[in-house]
Amino acid sequence: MSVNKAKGSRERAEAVEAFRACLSVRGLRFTAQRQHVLFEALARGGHFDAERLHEGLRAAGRAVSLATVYRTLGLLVDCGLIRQTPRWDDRECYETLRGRSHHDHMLCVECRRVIEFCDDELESLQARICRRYGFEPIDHRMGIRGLCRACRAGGKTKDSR
Amino acid sequence: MSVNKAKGSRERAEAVEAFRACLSVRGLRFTAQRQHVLFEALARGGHFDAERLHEGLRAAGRAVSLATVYRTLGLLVDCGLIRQTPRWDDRECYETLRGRSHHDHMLCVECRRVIEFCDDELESLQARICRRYGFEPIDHRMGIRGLCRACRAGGKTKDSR
DNA sequence: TTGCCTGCAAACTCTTTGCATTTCC
DNA sequence: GGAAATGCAAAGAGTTTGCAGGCAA
Repeated sequence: MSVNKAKGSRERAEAVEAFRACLSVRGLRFTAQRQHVLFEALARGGHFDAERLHEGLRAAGRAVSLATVYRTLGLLVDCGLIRQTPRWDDRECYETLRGRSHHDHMLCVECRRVIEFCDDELESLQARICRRYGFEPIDHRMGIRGLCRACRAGGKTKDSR
Repeated sequence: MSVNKAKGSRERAEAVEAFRACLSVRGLRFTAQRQHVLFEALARGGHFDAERLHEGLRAAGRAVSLATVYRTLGLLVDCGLIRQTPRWDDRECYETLRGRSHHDHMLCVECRRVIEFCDDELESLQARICRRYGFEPIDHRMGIRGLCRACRAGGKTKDSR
């Protein structure tokens, strides 16, 4: 736990630095609220949406208004610290990047869990497909919906939803 | 034009048949409004959203309320006549299927045009990735954002948005 | 002090729903 | 005749925005 904490601290420090730099270039300020949103996003690490992050902040006693959460998420995306993930549902979802390489997602329709995966072949295949169409890729999103291992084992005869 | 029209007629007839059958199995009715929505969806062929389809119907003098459009789109998805495409923006998008095999999308961030592509390697790669994770795929969505050939040629020094 | 930031609430967009009425079988 | 479908309008979700006051630089 203390090791993770130490690791988290360094990560946070780096993220703060990047965020602060990105903001300052634009003449924007690094405020307490923006830091709270950043930290909460990092703490979640994986995937989250605005509402969930907002609740997390509130629970941690670092309440930030929902409006500011939205505004800050936009800034974090612009600064490349988080990115939007594919939308399966009706809300915008985000994930932290913190230096992780590109990856894609599998969504279990049963337990709603998101499994991340990374595949080099997929990356090179994308490049090949784009070349074929004269298309210059900026980014891509691959999302696979289905049943995860646990849910397949748990509910064999499942056909609901 | 007359050839396309004839071809369109047969396609429509088949789609009507499929829709009618699917509805009847559920004890639902094939109404004029539902037919209008179906035809308008087929006429658009490619990608559309509820609002656009609604406008098209209105322009064609076959006005159907937006609520009914939404309700009918749900039915068409259930019946497998259309499907949702990846959401890049903030609204649900659909496309007709009419027997076309699975395919994926490239979205030009400049002209907002959608290019469809189909790649067998991608399909088999998905299967392989899923097997690796014990994941049972239902469907997938691959979306590539970038610049299409035309926009690359048109605005070489483009860096906006 | 200056002007960016925040919180609040209201506005906005897209989608769904309740209800009275109409339509189909 | 009775269930199902429609249109309307209102409600809902998620997200954005205007504004008055607050706060960092």
